[in-house]
Amino acid sequence: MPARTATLCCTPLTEAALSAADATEVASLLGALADPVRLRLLSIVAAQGEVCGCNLEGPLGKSQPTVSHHTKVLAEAGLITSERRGRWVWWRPVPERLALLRQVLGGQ
Amino acid sequence: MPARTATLCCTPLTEAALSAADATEVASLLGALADPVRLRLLSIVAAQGEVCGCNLEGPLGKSQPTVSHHTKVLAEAGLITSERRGRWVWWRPVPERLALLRQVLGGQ
DNA sequence: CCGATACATTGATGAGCGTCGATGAGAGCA
DNA sequence: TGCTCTCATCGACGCTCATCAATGTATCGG
Repeated sequence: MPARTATLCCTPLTEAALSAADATEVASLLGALADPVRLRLLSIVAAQGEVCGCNLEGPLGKSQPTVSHHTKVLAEAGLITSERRGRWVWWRPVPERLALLRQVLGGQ
Repeated sequence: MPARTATLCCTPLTEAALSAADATEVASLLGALADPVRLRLLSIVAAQGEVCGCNLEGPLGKSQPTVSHHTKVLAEAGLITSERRGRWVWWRPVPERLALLRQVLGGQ
């Protein structure tokens, strides 16, 4: 859960050409979202506000290792955060991270 | 240039869980952007407003077939449009497409 | 026509990724 | 201490994708 230092760049890509470095950083963030399973995972977590990992396998229809893999990718991208409670891991969204993406994509 | 029927879904993924079908559609759109070269390509086109294809190879530092490949991917995603003028192909951004993405990502 | 230029397509190659079974690491309970 | 449950990691498989050389297609100038 290395929170990804991630100041991210960012002038919107509609205003000026991205540098190669910025483009790589933004691309990796977008890549974390460019997967149907991870999009549904994030939407479930964001809609609920807080979700136990044990309640993800079912809705996603994926194996436990696969779900664990996707949560890891989203967490490393800074889009969700984890908190351990006993045997369970609870996941919460990081709205600022999505807002940052919208800004890069030309948000005002 | 099959303009991608693409009404796209879209309730923001922060409000309700995405369906599998919607997630796949959004993921493919995000996938078109989740590449450093395509991000820079789009940023160049968006910043200029209109760019000749012959002026892309240089700034991107990629071979002609590679650039052609990326423009095709972005065009099929509906993010840019092409117009032929003599021997040249001019590329223009499709801002509504980016706006749609921002909306799915939780834009107001 | 003929050569040159801009772009698209093809085919091949190498890297990366999604998936899952098997296994490991921790936490709780009896 | 054992057993169970949740989650993370590992290893392997199959598929997709980015890249480029070679080739094809279309346009313009002479």
